[in-house]
Amino acid sequence: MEKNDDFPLQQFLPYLLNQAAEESGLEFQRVYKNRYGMLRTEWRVLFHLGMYGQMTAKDIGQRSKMHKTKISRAVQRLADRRFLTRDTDDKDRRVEHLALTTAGEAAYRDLRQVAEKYDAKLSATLSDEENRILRQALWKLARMG
Amino acid sequence: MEKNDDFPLQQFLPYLLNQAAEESGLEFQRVYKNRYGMLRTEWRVLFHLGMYGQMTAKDIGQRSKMHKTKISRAVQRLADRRFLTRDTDDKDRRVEHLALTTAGEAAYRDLRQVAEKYDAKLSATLSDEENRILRQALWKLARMG
DNA sequence: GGTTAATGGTTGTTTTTGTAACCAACAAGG
DNA sequence: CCTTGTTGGTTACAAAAACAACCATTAACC
Repeated sequence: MEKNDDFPLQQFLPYLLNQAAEESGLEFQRVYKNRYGMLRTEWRVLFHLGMYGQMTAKDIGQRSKMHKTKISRAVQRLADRRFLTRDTDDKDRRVEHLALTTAGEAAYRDLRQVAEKYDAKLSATLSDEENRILRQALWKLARMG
Repeated sequence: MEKNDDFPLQQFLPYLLNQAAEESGLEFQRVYKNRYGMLRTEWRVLFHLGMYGQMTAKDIGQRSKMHKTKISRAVQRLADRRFLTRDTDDKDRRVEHLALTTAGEAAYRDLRQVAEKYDAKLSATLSDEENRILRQALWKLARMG
């Protein structure tokens, strides 16, 4: 531990982003995990359905950019625990319409509230300018692909 | 897909951060994976040793906040492929001093260069202000724990 | 010195993820 | 209709991460 020929790993965006994402995700994770036994993919699916109402797995995929296998498995687990129902489309029997159950709605409202509070808490550690620019920059990076 | 009672998932920081991190990590990942068969944990260890010279696994853990089992396994794999050497401390035989081999140094320099270029590329999609504020805000978030 | 605790690191086992192959339903063209 | 190609979604298997228990060594304290 001596040389440090000064590559700023701390400034390398993918690294920094990962650290920030990991750190900032932890507290929220504890909630959806401990309170509902959910995985990251699962709260995301839950939120999509909670926000947009009935959707198909494909719709969720397009909005979230999650891979379809992740969605498939998240949907399965959520259905097993009765957080959502799957309803085969009449015209196209490949398609399933997903919708939250009452329990699913309740979990969504609860977690959404937690998310809002938590987001506010994170935002509070930053200035208004930082908040604005940060989100804007992240948004650009997120859809850089 | 109808209601959208307006929770801004797209603005929820942990979500946004994850998407940006995932997206921005992909291209660099392809390089260290295809070129050296490395995992995320492995390039990180490699970079720490490349930047700071000889370190112990514990040192790396403190700097990177990676869990010790991840480091242990990354070190093993890097040692297997002769990217680093492990040298037991004389005074405390629990401790191992890790250092890059010539091949490790070469891989480090190569990947570091890729990282720099890639970072520049990412930065180029953002304004100066965005770059500055983004990194500053991420840094704050990363060490919020 | 001997016992107990702490430390640096490793290993085993279980969860999650990634990748690709797969299936059933539908669509298009002849 | 029949063949070929797509599409929505699932499954099987390999790769990776998480968690906890574990070893060996050193430190602390009586």
